[in-house]
Amino acid sequence: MKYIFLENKVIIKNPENFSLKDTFDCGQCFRFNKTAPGEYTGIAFKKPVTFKETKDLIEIDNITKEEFLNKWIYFLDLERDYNKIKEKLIHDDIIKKAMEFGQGIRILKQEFFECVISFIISQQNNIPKIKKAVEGFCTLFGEKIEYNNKVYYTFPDVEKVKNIKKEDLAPLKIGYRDTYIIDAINKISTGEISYDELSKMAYSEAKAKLLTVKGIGNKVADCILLFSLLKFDAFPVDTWIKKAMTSLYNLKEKEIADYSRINFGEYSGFAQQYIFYYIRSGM
DNA sequence: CCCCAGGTCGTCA
DNA sequence: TGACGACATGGG
Repeated sequence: MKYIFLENKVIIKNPENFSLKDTFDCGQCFRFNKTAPGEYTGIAFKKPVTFKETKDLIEIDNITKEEFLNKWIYFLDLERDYNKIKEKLIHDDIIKKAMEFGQGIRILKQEFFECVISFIISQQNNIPKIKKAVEGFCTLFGEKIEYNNKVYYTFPDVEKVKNIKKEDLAPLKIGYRDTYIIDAINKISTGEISYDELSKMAYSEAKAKLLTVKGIGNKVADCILLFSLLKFDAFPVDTWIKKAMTSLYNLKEKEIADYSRINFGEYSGFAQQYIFYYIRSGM
């Protein structure tokens, strides 16, 4: 892929294995939304950004060359060779079809604190409500930013919310998850859980650490490990993946973890996201 | 009033 | 370890 840098704008020429729809609609992130045909808008790194896709290019608006090279290129996982991943993952027709369906998925490297809070909220919840609650969290505690005559709110730093109480979360209507979020904020703000530490650990060690947070269980931990720490041996198993693996692969629930580890190995996270997106589409 | 949603916790065997 | 109900909230 080739990058062209303009005034507050970046153009990606001939994007390969990268499409806006697949990447932003595959369910991995909650703050990027379709705003027009071929256009998605969202916030990361405290900046609202608009992506526009046409035949042979993707344009990113409100972004400098430095921001792109220092942050967004990693956020979008643009430097990874997805052709190689897809070659490694083809051992059956199911994953093959799933990869064709979601050919433009890139696994986003999401900001750690945001990822933790978002996926704690996501448990036993549905996607519209998750998005609403995450936006509400930002509206309550983030910074207001205007962009294209619209108002956006950043995802707050942990410092900004380290003293909040669960009553402060009441407007979000997230029920029992409030105490989970408070515990996560406490452990992250004190440094007991830190991105830098986790990123140096192997998958299982980092997972054990994340599981010490109340409200982070097996599945949420795997989502954080995959979508923020890029630990690709993670294979988050939720209701959709259970549905896919039992119906498409004829597995019992208990067999899913072993199956992914043995068959998808270090590419499990990619496989999971292709399968998740595929089964959710109705196929 | 039922069931479900990108699950997790506490409890009991 | 493993099964199982409870847990907030809102929508179908």
